Parts: sequence; structure tokens; C-alpha cells
Amino acid sequence: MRTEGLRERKKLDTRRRIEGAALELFEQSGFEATTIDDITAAVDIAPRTFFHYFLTKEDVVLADYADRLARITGTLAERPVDEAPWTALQNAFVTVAADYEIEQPQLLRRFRVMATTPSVFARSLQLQAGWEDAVAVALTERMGLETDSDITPRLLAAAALAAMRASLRHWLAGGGTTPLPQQVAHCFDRLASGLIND
Amino acid sequence: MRTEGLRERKKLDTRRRIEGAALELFEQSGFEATTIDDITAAVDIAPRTFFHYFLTKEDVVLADYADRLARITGTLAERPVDEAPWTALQNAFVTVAADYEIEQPQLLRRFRVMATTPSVFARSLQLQAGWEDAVAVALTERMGLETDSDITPRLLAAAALAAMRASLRHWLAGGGTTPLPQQVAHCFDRLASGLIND
DNA sequence: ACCTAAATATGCGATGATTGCAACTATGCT
DNA sequence: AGCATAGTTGCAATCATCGCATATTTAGGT
Repeated sequence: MRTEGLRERKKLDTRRRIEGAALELFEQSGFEATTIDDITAAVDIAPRTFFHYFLTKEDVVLADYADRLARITGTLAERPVDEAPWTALQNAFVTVAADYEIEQPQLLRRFRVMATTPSVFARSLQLQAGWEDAVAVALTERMGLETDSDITPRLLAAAALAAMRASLRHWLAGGGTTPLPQQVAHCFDRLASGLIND
Repeated sequence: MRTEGLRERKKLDTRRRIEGAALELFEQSGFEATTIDDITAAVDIAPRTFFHYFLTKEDVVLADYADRLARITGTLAERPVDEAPWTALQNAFVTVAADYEIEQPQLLRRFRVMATTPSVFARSLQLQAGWEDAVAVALTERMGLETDSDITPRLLAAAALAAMRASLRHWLAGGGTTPLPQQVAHCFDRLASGLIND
């Protein structure tokens, strides 16, 4: 009972090989200086095939974002319904932060490219906006509200993402030194206790 | 005592004509379906010239962002130094919100395009990230902190932008019905008093 | 009005991402 | 083996964007 059939395995393998080769090239020559042709040549596939695996060149760097979102909404769904929304959110994001911590080495490669390439950074913001949407929807359901009638879920989702981004930035600035989960928890706490005292 | 010389006036005029024609075309045929050639033909300038006025096609839709940021940092700088950072931020953003309210008709055109075009939306997020940077820097100075040593300014800036975005979304969802400044003030208040109670 | 330097506008020619389409090949299933 | 399906490839076309060399235009003296 392998991971599905040969087809699936091959596909996953190709995807990983693209990611590997691309990241290597990006770090070596820079994102913009690396062409799709360079990447596909390195993996020995047709240029056209690249776009069957990734929507854009930027997405190779951000290949983990979809799973990351799933992890967030997944954790959020697991939290007891009677838990305060903000607390549930904190738990969900601290969980992802813990993932980040574990995968730190690989992540740093990606983040380095993102931090130095505007188009990749922009794409990451776009994907994160998708996270915000998903989280807002999840919160709306959890809080039993009408869609879009109340601004609360949106505000909470946006604030959560803000806390995450700020923490991440700090983490990266320190080269991954400071413990990320604690940092995230701290930012959530700050927001939870109001910002006037800062 | 005109606005500088003829050269300056012409340049401003061309810029405005590009914006006008482009927005019209975007609304009529869609952003992506409109090419640079279409736009420059409508304004009767060379295609190459377009890029002397705007860095990207997306930037035509977001032409006001630079001034908007100046307004924010300007207001922030005017606030008394002993005012709490979050309060100062609130004031700065409510000020822009008031601008938005006044320019509502023109803004709605732009927002409509932004809301329906992923690449424009992405670009707007990128520009807002620039706002966040600028605001964070301003706060760092105002609070007399070492650059990047403390995560606070970053968190506050990110939270402020989050409040702004959430408010804006609500405003747009309602077609510009609800009073934006109040909405923004409300979101800032919510964050200021902590999110646990929600 | 005339002349020169600086600022702008054009024209031209790459480059490179991205996409639709049609032909081709490998895999899954019977 | 033999068909249906999914995945790969080639090809051609679009279009944004950019560097560069060449006109044009405007600003400031003379």
C-alpha cells in the first residue's frame, strides 16, 4: 500500500525535484536571474511542464503555503467551540509556529529568497490574504454569525496574521534565534491585553 | 506663480490623462484585457512613455498610495510626542479614512478594479507593506528605540494596517455606506481594549 | 529671437513569464 | 493486450517590461 500508484509518486517526485533545483538556482544566481528554462533544464523536463506543477515562478518558493493554511484551519477546527475566538486563533498560529521552528533550515532558504525578491514577497502577501479569508470564514462559522454582517471575524483574522507576520519578521531578523512559538504567543498576548500600554 | 513650470504641468497632465483613460478602459474591458498599447493609444503617447510614468500597469490603479502614505506619516509626525503610540496611530489612520470618505466616488472605481484583479490586489498589499515599514520606522523613532531591537513598533504598525484593511473591506462591502472614519476608529478601539472579549 | 544643456518622449529590439492547443506517451484497469 | 485517462511535450502567440540610442521639448541665459 504505497502512496497511491506510480503515477502519484512520480508526480510528487518531479514536484520536489523542481523545488530543489529551483531553490538552489535562486540562491545561487538570484530569483530573477533564473529563468524557467534554467529550472526545467536542471530537472530535465519540458519548460511547458513547469506550469503544470506551479502556477507561477514565485509559487515554487512558497510551495508550503497551502499546507500551512490547512494546518491553521485544521487546528482551529479542533479547538473547543466554547474557547474564546482569539485564544483559539492563538493556538492555531502557535501550532504553525512550532512547525516553522522544526522546519527552520529549509524555511530559512525560502524566506531568504522571499525577503530579497519583491515579486515573491508580493505573492506571499497575496497567499496570506487567502489565509485571512479562510480564517475569517472559519471564525464566522465558529461564532455563529451571518457572513460578512459583522466585522469582528475579519478584524480578528487580520490581527492574527499581523501578529504572525511581525513575529516571523523578528525571528528572521535574528536568523531564527529566538523561539518562534513563544514570540507568536507573546504577540497574541500583547494584542489580547490591549495596545494602549505600549 | 503656477505649479512650477510648463514642463511640470504637462507632466502632471499626462499622468492624469493616463490614469483617466486607463481606469475607464479597465472598467469597461477589464484590467487584464486592457493592454499598455490600448492605454497609450487612448492617450496618444508612445507605449514606451507609459513606463516613464508608472512602474507597472497595476500602479495606475494605485496611483494615490504614495500620497496616502505621506498623509499617514505626516499626521503621525504632528501628533504630540507624549501621546500614546496607539492613539497617535489611530489619529493618523482616521485622518486618511476621512480623506477616503471625501474622495469616495473616485476611490470606489479604483477599489472595484483592485477587488476584481488579483495582480492589482497583490500590488496593493505590497505597497501597504511599504506603509507598514514606514510607520514602523516612524514609531521606532517616536518611541526612542533602537532600530529593530524591539518588536513593538512592528506589531503596532501591522495591527494598525490590519484595522485599516478590515475597515476598508467592510466599507467596500457596504458600497461605501457606513462612515469609514468611525469604522476605523472602532476597529482601533477594539484592538486597544483587547480582543479577548469578542 | 537664438543657443545650449537638461529633461522627456520615441522607436526599436530584446527578454522572459505565461497560456492555449494539439499531438504524444505513460499509467491504470479490465 | 487494449482502451481510457492523466501527464508531457512542442509550438506559437501575447504581453509586460526594460535598455539604449535618437529625437523633441523646455528652461535659462545671451
